[in-house]
Amino acid sequence: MALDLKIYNTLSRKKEIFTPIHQNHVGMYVCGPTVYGDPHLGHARPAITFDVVFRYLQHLGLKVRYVRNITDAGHLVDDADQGEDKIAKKARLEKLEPMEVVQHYTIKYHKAMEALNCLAPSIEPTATGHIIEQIEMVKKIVKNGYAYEVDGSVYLDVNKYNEDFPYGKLSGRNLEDTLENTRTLEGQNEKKSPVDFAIWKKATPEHIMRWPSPWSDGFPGWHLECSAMSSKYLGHTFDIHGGGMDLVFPHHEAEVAQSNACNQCDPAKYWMHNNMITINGQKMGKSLGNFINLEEFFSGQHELLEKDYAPMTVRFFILQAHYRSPLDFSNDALQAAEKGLNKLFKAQKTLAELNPSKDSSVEIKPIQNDCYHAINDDFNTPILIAHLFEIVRIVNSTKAGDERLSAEDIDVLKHLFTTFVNTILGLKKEEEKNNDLSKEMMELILQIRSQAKGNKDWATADLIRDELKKLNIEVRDGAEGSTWEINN
RNA sequence: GGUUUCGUGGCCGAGUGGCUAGGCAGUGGUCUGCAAAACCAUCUACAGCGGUUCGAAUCCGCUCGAAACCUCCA
Repeated sequence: MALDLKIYNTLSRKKEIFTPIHQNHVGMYVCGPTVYGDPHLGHARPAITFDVVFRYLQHLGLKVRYVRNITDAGHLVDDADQGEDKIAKKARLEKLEPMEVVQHYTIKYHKAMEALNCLAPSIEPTATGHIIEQIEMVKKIVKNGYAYEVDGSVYLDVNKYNEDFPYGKLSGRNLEDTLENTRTLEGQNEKKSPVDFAIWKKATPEHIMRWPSPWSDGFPGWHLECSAMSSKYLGHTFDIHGGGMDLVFPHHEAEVAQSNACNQCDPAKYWMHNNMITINGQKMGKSLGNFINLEEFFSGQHELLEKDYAPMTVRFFILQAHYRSPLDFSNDALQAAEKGLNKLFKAQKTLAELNPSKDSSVEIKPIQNDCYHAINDDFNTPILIAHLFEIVRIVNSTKAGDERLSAEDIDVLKHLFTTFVNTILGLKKEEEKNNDLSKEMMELILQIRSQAKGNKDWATADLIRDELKKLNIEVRDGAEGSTWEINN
């Protein structure tokens, strides 16, 4: 099956034509959140990026199995010398009832994703639900001779592995450089080499989350869950592996090593990595303490936020940048996105009410091709959006009488809008809250105003308009009477 | 220090050898009782210095600046 879709593959550092391994089927694995904190803007980016990938592949008629994990084990490491801040307290609470914390933040994550209109993945496996699979994988890697046990912990022997497989091919490192630049950390003297990484770790007495294994009561290594779960649900080699750029090394590099050490093949054919969201030019992240929760965005309750931003504004803001470019947060940018999105939605409404002409004064076909060309070029959503604004201009010009559109072309544009804006980009207009009664009341008010206008009673007409404006209801006088709209 | 990436107009953000990206903001106009919206027109650019080329924001080199990774992180 020949697709026109090109995807930038981190493995080759090039755009490649996308060809599914199995005809008409696509397996996609994306690294999900570690559920020990509120979902923030940084989580929104990969979720939205790969949501668009998921949506577009489905639009192309492919059957996609989209797996996104929930990491609920492996992050309970002690940090020495922590102060009595909220985060430290929260960490202590996690230790008391880890699954309670997991449940709490998993629900919050799901709620935020739903608000952002991200489709649920096909499968959402958890690390704790796949301990057996992970132990089996460790066994196999040990049996294949690429791992060794020291005092109940099992480490992947990177030097041994590197004799048979190139270690570092995903992140573009070679082993010598990595060796030179790996910092020596406390508690790593068990390892043969600093580049080795744990695939099973013996639990210290205070470590609550632990499982029995042939080596010790312990827990799986940080990188193993993704390898175990992706191969279980998608096979030894699947089509697309996604995640944030910060995961390329060591996380994804380790996954490549684990898969090869276990199954003698790479886990994925195409590796896609989204760039980071920055705040004042710096990565937005938990460790830096400069992140803004999604809930805070939606409510406007954060010192850095000038106002609240609707989930769709956040989504559009993210889609206006290419997923491989860094994106800097600012109120100005968010507000620009908000206005732009509004314009897009307004045009969609205008399009639905357009009066067709006998023929069209503009050609529609090229725009349709441009839209597909943009999304096919490594999911270039900013270019796609630029083309959609070209349609906005045509629609508004037609409404203003400067262009003409045939009924047929109007239908094409309607379909184009629905396909790209709603289905592929996943942008949906917030439900209008007003009910039939308030609609009828509005009609009545506008009727009275229209009468006042007929009598040239501008004072009354303006009073009605100004007072409604205070209620965030905007009245616009057009050639064919007045329209109204609720602004949020 | 090593690896990688990047520096675009007032702001955000595409493009990557010759052709207007787009959004937001600004200015002038059309429309309107006045507005708003919309439309038309229009102003601010490719970090700096060299080189390659008929031609460079785009390729190469250097300088300056920034970021990510190298340690859990989307």
